[in-house]
Amino acid sequence: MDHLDAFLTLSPIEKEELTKRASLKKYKRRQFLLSEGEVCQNYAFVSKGCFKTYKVDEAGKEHNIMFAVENQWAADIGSFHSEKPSALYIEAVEPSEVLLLHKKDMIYFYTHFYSFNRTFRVMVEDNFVDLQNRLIQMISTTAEERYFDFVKRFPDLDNRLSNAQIASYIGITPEFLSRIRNGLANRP
Amino acid sequence: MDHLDAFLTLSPIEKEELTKRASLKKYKRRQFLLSEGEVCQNYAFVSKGCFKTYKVDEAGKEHNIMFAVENQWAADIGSFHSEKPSALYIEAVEPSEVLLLHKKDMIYFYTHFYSFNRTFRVMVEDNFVDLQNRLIQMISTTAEERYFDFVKRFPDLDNRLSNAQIASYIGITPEFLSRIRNGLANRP
DNA sequence: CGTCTATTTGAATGTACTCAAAAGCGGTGG
DNA sequence: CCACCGCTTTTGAGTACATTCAAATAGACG
Repeated sequence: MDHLDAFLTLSPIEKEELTKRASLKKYKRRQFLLSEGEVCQNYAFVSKGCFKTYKVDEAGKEHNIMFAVENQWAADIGSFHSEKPSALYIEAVEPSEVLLLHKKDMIYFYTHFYSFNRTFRVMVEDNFVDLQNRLIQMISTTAEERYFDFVKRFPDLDNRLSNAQIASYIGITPEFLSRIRNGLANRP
Repeated sequence: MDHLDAFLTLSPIEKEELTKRASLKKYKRRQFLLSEGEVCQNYAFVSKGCFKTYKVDEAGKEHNIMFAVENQWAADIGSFHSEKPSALYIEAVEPSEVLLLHKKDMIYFYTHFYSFNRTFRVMVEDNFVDLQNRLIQMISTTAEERYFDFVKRFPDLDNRLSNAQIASYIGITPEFLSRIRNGLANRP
């Protein structure tokens, strides 16, 4: 439970409550935390490993929307709050461990602890701003700029993820990412 | 104040309170509701006209993030909640009228009316989901698909906005939008 | 009617994609 | 220990989608 400290500042009582209610779960590589069509029932706090959230388009291609590593949250916020089926998949990229906070427990915490309320509201807002920036970046920059920005923002992920995962996140093909990495020297 | 009914379901008492606190303001075409660097202090409910929210990139180009017409809200949600300077502009595209709800009044309503709380939380979440879908669309579809989707989703806006505004929203040049509109027949 | 802005069209160019094949790399089993 | 399998990355050639810049045309408004 120590990992949560990195994210939430909790009193001993709050922490005890949280420990009682959250459930630890392990995921193998490729295992799903959420599949398209399901309603997202949990916020998952990643204590070990890495998850990717992605959408599969009509052509069957995967598009990574975000990654969640240690001390970050994974959830389909839209589906969670609206209680409508998700259009997204959340899948373990590595063997991982998460703390699952079920909706009913979230409501419990929301109503009992002000700090909890605020923490999660801020998280949604931050996510919102990130998304907005990413959209603008997608519109206004080249693949190369996006990749260099990715490396700058997530140096750890650059080593940790495959070419294909990163390419999907920045919206290009793995082949083209390979060329970018090799200095675009060998451009066709 | 009648316009608000379209969006919020309010009791007579709530409506009265809202009327007392919200301030009506008119904007000329090209006038700014918010400029880059300012902290967003208001949620603006558009009762007449249309606003565009956009970001100016390093190259000086404008990128429309969203439009807000009658019965919709305009605000930089990120800046409003974080109280940090905005990176966005919100500008009247037409002569417009809005109801301004200042942050302090929002807090008043949040604490006094449950429905208000919920309404705005849902709005942020809906905005979030829309953004997510737009990002995916931007990555996975062609300019032509995006334009046709835009027309389908906002048939009114297609007539109401200039080529350049729509092009900026779907992330292409006005010239290319013109070609799309004319059936791509006269492709270079 | 003239001026200003928005739209259309053309030609050349750039960015990124597709498809295909070759090379690299990590693990597993003989 | 190395040979082979499966997967990822690299490289090449051809192509598609969209851009830039420039010029021509069309609309809107005083």
